[in-house]
Order: sequence, then structure tokens, then C-alpha cells
Amino acid sequence: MSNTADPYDAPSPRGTPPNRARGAETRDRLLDAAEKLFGERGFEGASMRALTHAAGVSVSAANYHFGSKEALLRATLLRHLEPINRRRLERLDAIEREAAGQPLILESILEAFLRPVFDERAASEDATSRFRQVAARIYSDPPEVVDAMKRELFGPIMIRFVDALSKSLPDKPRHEIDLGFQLGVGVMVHVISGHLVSIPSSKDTASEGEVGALSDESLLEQMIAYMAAGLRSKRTRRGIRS
Amino acid sequence: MSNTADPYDAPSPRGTPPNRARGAETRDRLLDAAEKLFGERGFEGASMRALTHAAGVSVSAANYHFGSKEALLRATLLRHLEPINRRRLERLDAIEREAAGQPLILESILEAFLRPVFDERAASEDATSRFRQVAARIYSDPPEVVDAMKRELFGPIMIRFVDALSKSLPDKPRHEIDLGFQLGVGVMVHVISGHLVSIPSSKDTASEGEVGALSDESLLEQMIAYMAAGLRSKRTRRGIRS
DNA sequence: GTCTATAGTTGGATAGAC
DNA sequence: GTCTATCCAACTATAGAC
Repeated sequence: MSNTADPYDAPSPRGTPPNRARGAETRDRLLDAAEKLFGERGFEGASMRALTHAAGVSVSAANYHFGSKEALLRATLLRHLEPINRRRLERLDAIEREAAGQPLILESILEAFLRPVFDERAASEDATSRFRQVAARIYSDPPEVVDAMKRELFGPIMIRFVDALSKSLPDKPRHEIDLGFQLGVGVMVHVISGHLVSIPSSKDTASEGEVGALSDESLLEQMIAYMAAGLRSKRTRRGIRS
Repeated sequence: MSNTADPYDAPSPRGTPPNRARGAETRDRLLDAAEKLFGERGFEGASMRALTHAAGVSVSAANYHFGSKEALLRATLLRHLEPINRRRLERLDAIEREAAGQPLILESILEAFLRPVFDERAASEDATSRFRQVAARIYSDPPEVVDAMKRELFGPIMIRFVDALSKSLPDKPRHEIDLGFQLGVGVMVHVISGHLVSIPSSKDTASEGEVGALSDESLLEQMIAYMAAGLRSKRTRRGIRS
């Protein structure tokens, strides 16, 4: 009796009366909520109850539309990753066409890889980087759930981009390009996961130009420069040994 | 009735009879199991039941020794991160002492930051990189659990290393060093999380020198070269705009 | 297509015997 | 200090009324 009031933890974002989901809008409301909560707390951390409560939808409705929690995550990830990857390939195709046989500039390949991630905007919400966080979850959510997707979505992309990088840096052995590309993926994942923080200086406390307050465009520029330099680097081979 | 036999999913690693934990060894057995399972499946993904079953210990014993699941994760992370960070600072102190006022070589600062992570070996187990994975979990497990630790453990380290990098690259504005350092952390996290894969080539299928089969030492060398080049890079400021 | 109600597990944590 | 037994809240998923 007196069944629990449900405070879960995602307070329904707008003053949603208990029932509201209308028609096929339910799917989108659920995907929006899933994007937010999966992004913030991961697959296991976000319960169907919290998800559906945040969307103002019943658990059963969710299972009707998606079939399972796993399928919901999959749909959430695909909604963003699929168009991002499509645009990555479009961009790469375009610059290869423009180059007309000339070797590509490293930076423009990297931009083709990165910019679509930063251009992608959530369809509905204002919060800036929800979709980036959930996209990054493919690197921290349970392998059983995301591994197949990772191969399916990133396999072709990786081969395509590593091939392009390889042409751009013909002197570098393939396996070093492989590694360099993947270290760049690490850079990207870290950024879109929201792990950038401001580091206080030990001497001077006027922390102007903080990392936190960095425009997307400026961040993108610096990531590209960083990754390009990393890819071009030759290992020093000495002076490293401790 | 006929209560379920318990197949959880972490089959007890050795032929452990139901009860075996003796004395204070229990703590270590638990920490070893937690290291493995938290590393593989994250905080929410690894249940106390699976954890304790893998350790051949009762759930109550675990709660007696650690008090809660959260405290167990904390202890697991601290066991590795604390000595790693200690050795990072020792190394940095040492090279600063040797340099005696001379500007430090960028690569040696980065090595001081990275090498302790790769040197750290699990106390008991043979599997190579268990402890690295669990250490990386501080970047994917729930913020409520790990955020305080992150600040406590990495705050001082970051300040110390960014200061050193800043001295090594006196022309670079502080906030670019901040960012460059953190992009390097992203590289490191990605590597120790075990996300490196081999990328098949589109043309030539003889995938020799694969990324997967890379010695720690060679990987470390290439990471240092990559991060150093990234830190030294200047943003190109043009030719980037699409 | 959406709801209420509930089935059927599994979760973390504890009480109390030994 | 470690066990058995158990509590109860939370979970995913489904059945069946509307």
C-alpha cells in the first residue's frame, strides 16, 4: 500500500503530466531521454525506469517500440553515428576528388574525420554535447552490447581513413599509421566524453583562456594540429630510455 | 525451492571449494577479483555477487572488509593509482634534479608520466594488463563514485606536470599546454583501456607488424613521440576551414 | 499503441549464529 | 572474522485490459 512515490533521479524535464506520449513521437522522446541518460551514466547505469520516466513514457511503451534495453541503446547510438559516418565519408570523397591525384593534406583528412562529430546537433535539445557523450559510450559500455556495432560502424571507416592517411604519408609504415590513427581516436573520445577540465596553475591564479571555455571551432583546430603532428612524428629512438 | 545453481559468469578461476578465504588474505583475493571484473565490466556491470564468487569469498565478508561496493572500487583503484602517481612524481623530481636548471626535454617529462603506468604489474596474476584497465575505469565509471578520487589523485599530478611542460615549452601559452596535456591523457586512457585493434588494409592483406602485437616498450616509445609532437604543434590557422 | 499490474530475477546490504 | 540466511528495493520484461 501507499506505494512509493518515485523520485528516481531524472526529474521529468518539463512539467509532464503522467501520460503524454502521443503516437510515434514516443520513439523520439525515448531516444532523446536515452541519449541523455545513457550518455551520462552508461548502459548499466541508466535503468529503463529512469529512461522512460524522463521521457514521460511507460516502460511497456518503450519495450513495445524497441523490444529491449539493448535495442534501445543500439538505436540511440545509431541515430547519431550513422549520419556522422556518412558525412565523414562524403567529406573524404570530396577532398579526394578536389585533390585529383595530388597527395592529400593530412589536416584535411583529419578534419573530415573530426568535423562531422562536432557539427552534429541534437535534434530537439539545447544542451550542446549530449550526442557526443552518448557516441563516446561505444568505448565504455559493455562489449556484448557495443562490440558488434563498433565493428559494423567503424570498421569500414577506419580502413578508408587509414588508407587515405597512408597515401598522405607514404614514407610511414602502415602499422605506424594504424597506431597513430587510433591514438587520434583516443584523443577524440576523451574530448567528446567531456573529460576536459581546467587545470589551475601553481604560480599564477589568473586562469584566463581556460580549457573549459573553448569554442568548438578552436578546440577542433587544436585537435587537428595535435593529431597531425602526432601522425607525422618519428619516434626518437634514443634519449627515451630512463 | 530447488534454488538456482549459481553460474553467474565469472567461473571461479581455480578449483576453489565453496569456502576458502583465510584471514587477511581475503582482502587481497577480493581486490584481485575486483580489479579483474571492475576492469572488464565497470562498476555497475560487476555485481558484488560475481565479484565475491570469483574471489571465493562470501558477500558478507566483502562487506565486512570494505563496507560497500563503492568503497571496494575505491580501494581497488587506489591500490594501483597511488603507487603509479608516487613514481610519476619521483621520476619527475629526478629528471629535474639532473637537469639542474636546464630546460627539460619534453620526451622525458612525458616518459615520467607514462612509464609508471606500463611498469606497474599486478601483484598476483599473470594476465598482463588487468590493472591498466581498471585504472582507466576512472574515466568511465559513474562520476558519483570516481570524481572525488579523480580530483584528489590527479589534481596535484596534473598541476605538477603541466608546470614542467610549461617550462619545457616556454613559448606556448599556458592554456594550450593544458589542452595538449589533456589530449595526451586521452591517448593514454584509450591505450590502457585496451581499445587498440588491428586494422586490415584494403589493398594488401599481409598485415605484418600489427598493432595488437606491439611490445609495451615500443608502444610507449611511439606514444611519447606522438604526444611530444602534438604538444609542440602550432595550430595551422589556415587551410583547415572546410 | 498505450496503459496497469505483475511475473520472475537479481541487486546491495545486514542480522545473527558460530 | 567468517559464514548462512534473509530482507527488501530495484531491475527487465511480459501479459492482458483498454
